[in-house]
Amino acid sequence: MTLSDIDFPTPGEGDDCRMVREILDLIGDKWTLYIIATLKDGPVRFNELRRRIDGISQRMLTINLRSLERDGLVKRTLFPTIPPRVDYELTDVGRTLLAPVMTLVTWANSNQENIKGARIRYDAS
Amino acid sequence: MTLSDIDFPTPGEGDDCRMVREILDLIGDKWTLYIIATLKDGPVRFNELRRRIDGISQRMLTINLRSLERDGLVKRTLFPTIPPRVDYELTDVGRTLLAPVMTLVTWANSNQENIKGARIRYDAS
DNA sequence: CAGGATCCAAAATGATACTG
DNA sequence: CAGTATCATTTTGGATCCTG
Repeated sequence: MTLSDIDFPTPGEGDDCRMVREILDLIGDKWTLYIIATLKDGPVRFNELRRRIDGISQRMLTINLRSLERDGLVKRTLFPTIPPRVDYELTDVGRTLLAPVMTLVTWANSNQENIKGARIRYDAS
Repeated sequence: MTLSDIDFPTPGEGDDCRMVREILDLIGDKWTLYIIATLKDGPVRFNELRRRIDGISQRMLTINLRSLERDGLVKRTLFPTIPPRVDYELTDVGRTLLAPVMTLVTWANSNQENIKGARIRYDAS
């Protein structure tokens, strides 16, 4: 399979064509990848997620979790105790996203020196 | 290879750890993926790119091409004629990004109905 | 504990006009 | 043709305070 086989939809051509872009946006934001990575081994509670994802605000964690839940990638489980407890975990669909994301992360890891060098050369001229 | 093998760097831990995030940001913006996809078959001129990528503004095309050039993923070739002609094409490194991107796009394509349904169900409640 | 609500700063994008 | 410059708008993220 070559890249020529891919039908890259162009933006602004209707809902169907926007979907791929939307899904890529999903993982393109600042925190989603970290959330998915943090959930890879099983359920994690809200504040535990907050602690493990360094630098994320309560607000952004909530917003991103809601978005992932809406897209069916994360499942939210509320235990109506006092104080309340909420577990977040990847759904089966959410788990299938791990592999594609991994290939990108792997590429990023193996090309970072490359890119760092290119930037230095570019900035020098 | 499982996702557990991946070392997801956390943000705010220094330059090295930011790199993967930066590289993912690279393709996470609104247009870069379309630019890369449009360049997959060879050199394309500036205004031809603009025509092929529906909805992109001249400004954003320029900015994103500069960024890709700085990162060594795209090569810019100026022909000093009048009027000037500028060709853009993927570098060898840029071309290696096609495969990882493809796996994500493939995932997005095969899960869009899934996600669309999840959204409808979520919004209904 | 797990958030919702509000306000504000910053970043990304868009629109428009101009130029070698 | 291939940009640059400027301004306006939209989107995104962070800080802070409040609550069942």
